[in-house]
Amino acid sequence: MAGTLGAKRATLAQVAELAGVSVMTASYTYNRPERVSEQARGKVLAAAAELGYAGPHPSARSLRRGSTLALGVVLGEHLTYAFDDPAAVAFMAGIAEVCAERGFGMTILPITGAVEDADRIADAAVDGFVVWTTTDDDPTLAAVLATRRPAVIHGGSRVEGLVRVSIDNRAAARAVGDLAFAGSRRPAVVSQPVSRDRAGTITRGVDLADALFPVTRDRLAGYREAAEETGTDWADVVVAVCARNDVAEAERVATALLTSAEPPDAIAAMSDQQALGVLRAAGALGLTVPGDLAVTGWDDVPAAAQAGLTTVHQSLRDQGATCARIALGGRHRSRSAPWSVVARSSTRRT
Amino acid sequence: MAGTLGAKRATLAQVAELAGVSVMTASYTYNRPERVSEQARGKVLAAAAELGYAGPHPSARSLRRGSTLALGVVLGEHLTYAFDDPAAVAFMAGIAEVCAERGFGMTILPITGAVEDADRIADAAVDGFVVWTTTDDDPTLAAVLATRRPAVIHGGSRVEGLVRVSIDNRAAARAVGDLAFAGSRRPAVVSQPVSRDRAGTITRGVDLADALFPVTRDRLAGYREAAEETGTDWADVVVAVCARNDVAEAERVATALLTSAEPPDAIAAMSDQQALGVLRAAGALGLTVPGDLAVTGWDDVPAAAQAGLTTVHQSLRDQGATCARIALGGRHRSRSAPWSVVARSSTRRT
DNA sequence: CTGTTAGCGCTTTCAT
DNA sequence: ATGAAAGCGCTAACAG
Repeated sequence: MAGTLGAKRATLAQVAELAGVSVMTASYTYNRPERVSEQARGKVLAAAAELGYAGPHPSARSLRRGSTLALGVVLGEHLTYAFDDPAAVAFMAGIAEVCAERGFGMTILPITGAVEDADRIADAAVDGFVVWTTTDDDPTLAAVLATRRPAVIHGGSRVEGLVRVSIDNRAAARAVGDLAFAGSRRPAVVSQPVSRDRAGTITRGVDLADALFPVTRDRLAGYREAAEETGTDWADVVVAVCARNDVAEAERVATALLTSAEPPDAIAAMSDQQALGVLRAAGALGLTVPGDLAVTGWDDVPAAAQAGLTTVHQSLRDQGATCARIALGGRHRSRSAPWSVVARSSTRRT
Repeated sequence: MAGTLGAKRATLAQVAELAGVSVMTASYTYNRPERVSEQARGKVLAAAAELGYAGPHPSARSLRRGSTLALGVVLGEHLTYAFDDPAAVAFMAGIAEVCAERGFGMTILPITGAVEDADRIADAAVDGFVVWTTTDDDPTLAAVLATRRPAVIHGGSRVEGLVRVSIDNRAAARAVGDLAFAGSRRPAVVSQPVSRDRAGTITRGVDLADALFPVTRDRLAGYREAAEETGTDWADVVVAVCARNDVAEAERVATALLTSAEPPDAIAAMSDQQALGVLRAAGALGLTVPGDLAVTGWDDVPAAAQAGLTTVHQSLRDQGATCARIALGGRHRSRSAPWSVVARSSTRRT
């Protein structure tokens, strides 16, 4: 329960008293054992054992020390997302790697969408933050910024004062879009949310200026270029916006698209999860891939290779590690991360 | 970097001074806004803005408050394991769910195997701990216990003073082993580590008393019963111990087993990851499943269903949630979690 | 090697 | 509605 840390712990002063030494000797016993005589050390440890002293109080210590030895991780989405989404998991693993290497803990902060989220960020005992993709106007960003602690944002927004680590989403979308839409006459996009409220819609020629989610915006811009390259007007390209990044929703949306009056013959998705949902929908409808439908994903998670999915490869793990290193290490430059397109069997040969 | 939190932050006292109010008024402005006049509030906020005051210092606050609003998670393994292993991920997701619900952060502590691990556990600013499977003698357990904070251990060890959440591993192993070994004449086991150093060995009739890892020990005991049920002497059952819980190593080990002079016709593994490796090995050798080889896994991760793997189903997610609830909520009873055997196509019909 | 002094930054009394 | 005092538990900085 919440109060346990402060409950009836013995204090260093009590230990010192019982041991018959000064508080500092007791403190040294824990922090600088070499500066304490064998004898004093023994007395302190004995006293500690007798009182059930659990060691220096962590909060008191970090107050004194001025650092917490923990890195905060903020997911724009609900907390469990971190573990449910494979791309997020890879990103987290990269952060974890760096934290482990430096002896830092990694504190995942609970984001629920409620107003208190900001308070929790402010109150988190961490030395810096890594923030995972959000909208430009995410309240979370303001909260992180307000802490004035070093912070790195992944992917999304360009925020004054926050270092940013990301791939060039527009260029990558353009590149994978070229494959997705090659020889297509009716290209479509299955998109991640464009803004906080505009989910679950199917429209044509989405206005890019409307897209609050920068990652989505950049990718749409790339897909647009790719579509126009094939001679299709962006105003004719159907964009289906999913609320969540999961297989099931994408499958539903894709089924709707593919059974409509003018079914697309190519779908560029924004995640492998979504693309897998599209493939499933196509399979259920008896469509051949890439014959009837070309499909592309994003991230190159392990399942993408198994499914023969053409996709954008990026190492979210490396990006996570980079974010953590910057947040902990005080570098100050934003970095553009590497990416590549992996052509597999879900797209038409060009 | 480590020192940033304590760097040159403005303090509440400075803000109060600049605002021309007492420190308490400034404090109330942040914690009990309703007790402060509109005017005072305005002055404080203005002063804060001018000084770039980032809000109350988290460590100072939790020192005062006596709680940190964070739950510590200790993985007996290397930190990144938490994100690399699907079973661990499910477990973590359950913890995350409960933390989010209560507004707690979740701090994953870096375990590297070095001696400092214990210090980091002691020094972690968390109100309680959840520990993920280890050996009985894991130094990590002693460190957690020494903090005297509420702690829950998952799966493995029975430790005096730590609440334990687990399924009945012996019973479950017995049940799935019955399926694995049905009609088998040469049953074998692909095992997780038996003890800290005994990895990568292939032996017959492992002495259960040797097994320091309680989860492994219990499962071996169950498999033993199942093997003996079919009339096979435990001393004849080959047990291959893998160092790591991954597909690749299991595949290697299984290949060795299956190409030996007396290849097994049934393999009970200790995780789905391992079982998938075994299936891969069988496939590569042109063996039919379950005709030539019956295989069972453990955990029932999503990939198990896809592979038609007979396995033990348990909800690691629920178990994670239960652990977190106990660690945060002060319940005191160990709990036996539910499990079931899911019969699929990788075992012979009985 | 050991001890004294002086806070780290904040908030809980208990006044006013 | 506001404030003064006291101290949460610990350790850096200096003596001795």
